[in-house]
Amino acid sequence: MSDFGERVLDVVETVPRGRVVTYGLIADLLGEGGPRQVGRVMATDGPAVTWWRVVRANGTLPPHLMTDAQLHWREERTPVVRGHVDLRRALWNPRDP
DNA sequence: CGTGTGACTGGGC
DNA sequence: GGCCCAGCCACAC
Repeated sequence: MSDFGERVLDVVETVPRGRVVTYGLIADLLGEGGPRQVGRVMATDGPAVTWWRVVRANGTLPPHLMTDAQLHWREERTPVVRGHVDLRRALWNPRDP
């Protein structure tokens, strides 16, 4: 696993229950790579972490993940509107807390 | 070394 | 909301 990959997973681990971050936000926070590199990390190592707390800029995930993700979102009381995460309420900025 | 690909994004219509 | 497109960059052929 690359150092970049470990830093991505570290950020994911800091996201609280019921909140989410976007691919682009993680890339900005790390100041390296980009959304696609973050996506590549999630594709290979996502299953090892709370992957459903990382979503696209519009609150969705690729189709094959939506079903499982929605179960987790419901269990965590993550703000969801019409099947996708309501980013205006659920987005968590790691710099804020 | 060129090309295609993908858990992406922002802009334009 | 949708579709298209350029930009993105590591990786596999």
